[in-house]
Amino acid sequence: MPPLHPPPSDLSLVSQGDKQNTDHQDTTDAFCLPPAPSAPSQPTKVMASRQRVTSDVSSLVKTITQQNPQQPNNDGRSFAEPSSQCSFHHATGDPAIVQSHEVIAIISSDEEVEPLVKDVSAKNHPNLSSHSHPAGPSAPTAATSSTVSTTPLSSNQPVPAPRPFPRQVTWDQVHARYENSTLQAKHNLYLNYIGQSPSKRRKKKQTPSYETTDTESSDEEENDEAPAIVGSARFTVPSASTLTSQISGNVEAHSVSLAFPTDTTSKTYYACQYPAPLICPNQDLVDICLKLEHARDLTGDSMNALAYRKSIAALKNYPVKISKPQQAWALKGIGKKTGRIIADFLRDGRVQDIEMLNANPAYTILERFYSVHGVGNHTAREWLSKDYKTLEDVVAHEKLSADQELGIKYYDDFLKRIPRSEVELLVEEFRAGLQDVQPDCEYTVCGSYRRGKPDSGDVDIVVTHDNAKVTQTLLTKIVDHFKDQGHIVGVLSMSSGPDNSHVTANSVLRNRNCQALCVWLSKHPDAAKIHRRMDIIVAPKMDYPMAVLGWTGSKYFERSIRLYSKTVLGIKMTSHGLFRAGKKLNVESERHAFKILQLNYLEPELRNC
DNA sequence: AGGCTGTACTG
DNA sequence: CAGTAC
DNA sequence: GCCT
DNA sequence: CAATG
DNA sequence: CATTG
Repeated sequence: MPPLHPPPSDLSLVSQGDKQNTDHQDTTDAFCLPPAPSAPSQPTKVMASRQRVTSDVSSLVKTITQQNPQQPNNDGRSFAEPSSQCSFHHATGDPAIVQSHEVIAIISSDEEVEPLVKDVSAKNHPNLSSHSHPAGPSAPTAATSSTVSTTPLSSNQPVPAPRPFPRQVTWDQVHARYENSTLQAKHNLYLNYIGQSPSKRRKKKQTPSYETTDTESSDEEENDEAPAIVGSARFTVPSASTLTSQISGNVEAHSVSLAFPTDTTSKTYYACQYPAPLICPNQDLVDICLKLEHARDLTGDSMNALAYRKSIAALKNYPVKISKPQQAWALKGIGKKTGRIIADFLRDGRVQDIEMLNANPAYTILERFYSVHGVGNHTAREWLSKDYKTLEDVVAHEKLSADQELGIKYYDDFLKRIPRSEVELLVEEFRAGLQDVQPDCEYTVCGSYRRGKPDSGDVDIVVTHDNAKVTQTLLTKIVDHFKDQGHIVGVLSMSSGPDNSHVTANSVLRNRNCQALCVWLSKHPDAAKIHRRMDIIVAPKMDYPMAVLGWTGSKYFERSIRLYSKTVLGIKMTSHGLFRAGKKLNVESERHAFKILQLNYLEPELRNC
């Protein structure tokens, strides 16, 4: 099972057949294309294969995950050894930010949760726990299939329970959080206090007094009141001067005091309601989930990836360091799987899932393909299934789309992060050129730069101008200008301009803002001679606030706030505006948008969920 | 069981 | 329309 | 994968 | 969550 | 009140 032998070759497009047998073979299968369960044949048609792909993958993933559990923990453990240095904490970089972000916790939760754990590990169902943890060294080999026999104590267990949980922390331990209701109640209290209400509890009634007070009637316009406020915490944000784009001009908070909306009856919570700092106290756990999320993206299981993203959001919203598994388990968005992974990590500092990924050559290859601009998980898996190992292989045999060509041409450059200082330098070049093209423009550097990241993968600039006529043609002018200047050396994709509209009369409504995804080369002497991704967006003045909000991210923040907007308020949110019943709402500013949405304003630096 | 953001460009 | 990107 |  | 046991 | 879909 370790890696090697099974190069993906055998399970190319055609080889579907019996996944059942093969699958248990190794996880690399998960990354390969389709063991099409049903229709084998025709590798020929691209299209045909495509359709099959998605469905197959999901099923594949499913089967794999199912069988995974069946494997006893031991073996996974053993082969994980090679990559002992389990590299979870990749460089978070930028100490400045790390240290500056500090959380003033409201409660010291540790003690309260404490005792519960000990009891659990010590006594509960010794058989399971014992066999799981220390087993690693002793039970290396592949006895896996015969799980039952190996562990005498648990022998009774397997029969009725079809799938024992594979990882180190046993299901019994998971259940432990439900024992000792006293402690649990305290913990819930704590969660309540900071706004993470512990789902369960009463479902109906429970009309807290505060709910009735202000709310409801005044829901429209002003009334910045979000739901009732029960608790609050303070996040100290990285120093304003450094993180705030001078250009965009706004923002200055050093320390933001945030009130958390806390309605214990509300069924869902949305990440957009809570501050999510760049670096959080549980960054190590976040990094683990990030890796898993990425892995799910590669296999095309986007909803799965989303779940991990939700876990990340939950962790980021949690203001104190997690030292006990039940702290994590109690969070919404962290369930069985993620909870166990976290428990594993807390217990012995490593996670089997991660180490399996790291040891999996297919994963590495897939990641290489996937990181080419224009190559998504679908194409990446297809290439992998064709046994390509390197980009050279791909170039030799595949015909690429225009943006993929560029993506490969600048592959190395695009992978390099852009430090803030260089972003500012590029933006200055842009500003100067923009001035020539069109004076009196306004613009904001969005993206991760605006959210305060120490470095960015690209530069996002949203431009506007008071005159709608101007914005209509501005993008083309800008791009042409910088092409002439030699700054833009390639265009990955670009809005077709204001023309189109060959369709019906509604053309007026359409085609609001335009985008150009470009390759930018700085001519500044100080700049590294690295090609950078620069996204230029032009929006009419009316849409500007929403465009800025929409292009600032993070990606999950956008998903969250749009979902919230839709399901809670019935408002459709896009980067062109807010729409209620098809009518566009007037939005004056970013803050105004938050207000309309009845959300506490979050500085861009706190939208890093 | 059903849902998970919403839009735009490319081929 | 599927795939990719933001 | 997780929540409702 | 709603529906079911 | 727990399990199920």
